[in-house]
Amino acid sequence: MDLRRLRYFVAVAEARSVGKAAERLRMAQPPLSVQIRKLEGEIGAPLFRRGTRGMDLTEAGQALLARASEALALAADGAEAARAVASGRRGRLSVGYMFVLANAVLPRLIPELRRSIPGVDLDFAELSASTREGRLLDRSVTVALCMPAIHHPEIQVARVGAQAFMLAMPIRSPLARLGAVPMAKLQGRPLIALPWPDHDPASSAVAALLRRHQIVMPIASRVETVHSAMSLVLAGEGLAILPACAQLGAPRGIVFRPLRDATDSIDIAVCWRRDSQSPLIRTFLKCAEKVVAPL
Amino acid sequence: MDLRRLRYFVAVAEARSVGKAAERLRMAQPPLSVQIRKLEGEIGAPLFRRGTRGMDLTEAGQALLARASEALALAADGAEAARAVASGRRGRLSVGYMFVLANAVLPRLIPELRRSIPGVDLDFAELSASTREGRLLDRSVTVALCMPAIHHPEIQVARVGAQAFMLAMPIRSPLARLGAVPMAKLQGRPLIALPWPDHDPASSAVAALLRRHQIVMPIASRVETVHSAMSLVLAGEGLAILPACAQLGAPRGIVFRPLRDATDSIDIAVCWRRDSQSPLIRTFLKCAEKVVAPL
DNA sequence: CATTGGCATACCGAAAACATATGGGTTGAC
DNA sequence: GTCAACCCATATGTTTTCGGTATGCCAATG
Repeated sequence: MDLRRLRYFVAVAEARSVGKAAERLRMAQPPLSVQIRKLEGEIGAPLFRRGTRGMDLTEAGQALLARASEALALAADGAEAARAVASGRRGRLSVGYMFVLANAVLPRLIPELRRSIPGVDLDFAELSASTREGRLLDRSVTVALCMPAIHHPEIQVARVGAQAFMLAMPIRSPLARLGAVPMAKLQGRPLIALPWPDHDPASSAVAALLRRHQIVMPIASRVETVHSAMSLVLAGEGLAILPACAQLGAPRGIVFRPLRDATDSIDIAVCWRRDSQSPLIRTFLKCAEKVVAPL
Repeated sequence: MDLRRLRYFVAVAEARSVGKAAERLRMAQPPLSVQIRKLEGEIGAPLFRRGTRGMDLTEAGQALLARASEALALAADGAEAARAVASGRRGRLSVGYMFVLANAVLPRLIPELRRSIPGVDLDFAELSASTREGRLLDRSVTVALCMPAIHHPEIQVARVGAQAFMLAMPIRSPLARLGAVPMAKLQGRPLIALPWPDHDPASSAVAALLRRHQIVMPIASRVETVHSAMSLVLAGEGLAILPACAQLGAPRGIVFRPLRDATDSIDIAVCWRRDSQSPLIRTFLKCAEKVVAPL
C-alpha cells in the first residue's frame, strides 16, 4: 500500500478520468492506468467502473477514497508539522528557572516569549541548585535560567545579565539605618551562607568579596535556597549577602542595602545542552537578553 | 512522501534502533538506514538523535510520528473498508420496491436483510411502473423488487415468486357472494385496467387470460397504480383483476375472490443492472426468495 | 589497545515506475 | 455506414529506486 498509489487514485477519482488526472499529475496516461490497476489488484476489487466517457468510482472505491484523502492529508500535515517544529514555529519549550529569578524575570519573560513564538507550547519548571544540571542533561527542560551559571562540559552557557550583591538584614538591624553598608561593618557578624559549592562562582564571589576586604564572617548556617536564607535573617540568625533581585521575593521585615565599595555581581545565565539543536533556544536567549538587560 | 518510508520511520521510532527495526521488518539494516535519511532529507530536518545506544526521536520526529501512524492506520483501514464493501460485509444497498408488494413482502424482507447483512446500510425507495427502469439504470437503486418483471437488455431479472390473479370488487357486488368467480361471469363487465404496456407480461397476462376464456371486458378506465384501481372499483366504476397480494393494502369495502378455472399468475421478480457487480445483490436475492416463497 | 555494538557509506543486482508506441472499443458526425 | 475522435488498456525499453552484502567509522567498554 503505497502513498503514491493513493495519491494517483485520488487524482483519478477527482478527475473522473485517467487522462485528465495524468495531465494534472504531469505524467503520461499509461503508467497512471497501470498504477490504478495495481492498486485494484492490491485491494482485490475494482475501484472504478470503466465507461466510455471516463472512470467512475465503485462503492468500494468510494469507501477507499474517503480514507485515502484523509491519509494523504495526514501525511502532508505530519511533514509540515515536523518542519514547523524543526524551524521553531511550533512545538514545545520546557523552561527551567531558579526561584530567585522568578519574581524579577518571569513576569516580563513569559509575555515576551508568547509574543515571539506564539505557536509554541511553553511549560515551566522550578529548578533547584542540585537538580538543574540533571534536568538539562536528561532533557526534561530544554533551557534553564540560572543564577549562577552552570559549569558542565555538556552544557552551554550564555550570560544575559548580572545582579549586584546586597546585604539582607532584619529591618530592626542598626545597619538598616545606613543608606549603604560599608564592608568594614560586616566584620565578625554571622553569615547565612548558601550551599553552593566552592568552585561555583556565586559562593566564590561572596568569599572573594569578603577576602578582598579582609572581612571574616563566621558561618551561622548553610541553607538550600535564597528564601531560606531570608527566613533565617528574619529570625535574627545572621546576615546574608544576596543578589539584588532577591528583594522582590523578600518577606516583610527584611531590608536590602547596597554594599559600599563592592561592585561584585553574580551572573544571570541561560543554559542548555550543547547538543540540543532546538531553534527555540536562540529565540529564548534573545527574549531573555531583552528582558534581563534592564534589571 | 512515501507510505513505505513512513512505515519504516514508525518502526525505527518504536524500536528506538535501526538494527532492531530492520530485524522486525525482515530486512537488512543499511537500506533501512538509507530510507530514514532520505525521509529526513525530504522533511528537511533530523528526525532522530543518533546516540551510541540507538536512535531517539527529536521533537520534529515526535510531531511526525503521531500523524504518520495515524496515516498508516487510515490507509490500512481504507483498504480494509474497500475490501469489506467489495465483499458485501459493509456498504450501502438501495432497495427499490413497487408499492403493491410493500405490505406483503417488506415486513418480512427487511428483518431478514438486517440479519443477513448487518454491516450494510439499507435504504428503501418506492418505485412506480414508469420510473423503475430509470432508477435502476442510473444506479439510484441497486435492486428492485418488481411486479411484473422489467424487460430491458441492461437489466437482469430473477423470478422469486408469483401471485395468482384475483377479482377485486365492491363488497356489495352480487359476485361477492360466490366463493370463487367463474370466468364466464365477467363477460361484458367493465374493467379497471392498469397502464402496463401491452408487451408487458402483466397486462398481456390479463389480456391472455380473458382471451383464452373468450371473455370481453370493456375498459372503463386506465389507472396508474393498483391502489387507484381499487379506489375506482370501490366507486363502482368496474372490476379489476389484480395480484392476490394487493388484498393486504385493499381499503374496506373491497373484496377479493379467486377466479375459478384461471391459474394465471403474475411474477414477483428481483431486478438489477446486468453490469452491477455488487455482491449484495446475490444476498438480497436469497433473502427475497426465502421471504417470497411462502406467499 | 582491542573488542563490541550501532549507524553510515559504497557498490551491485533486482524490481518498480515512467515514457513512447500501439491496440481496441465506443461515441458522434458527416 | 464509415470515419474520426476519445479514452482506457497493453507492450516494450529505459531510468529510477530499492534492497542486500561488504565495509568503514565512532564511541563505549574492559
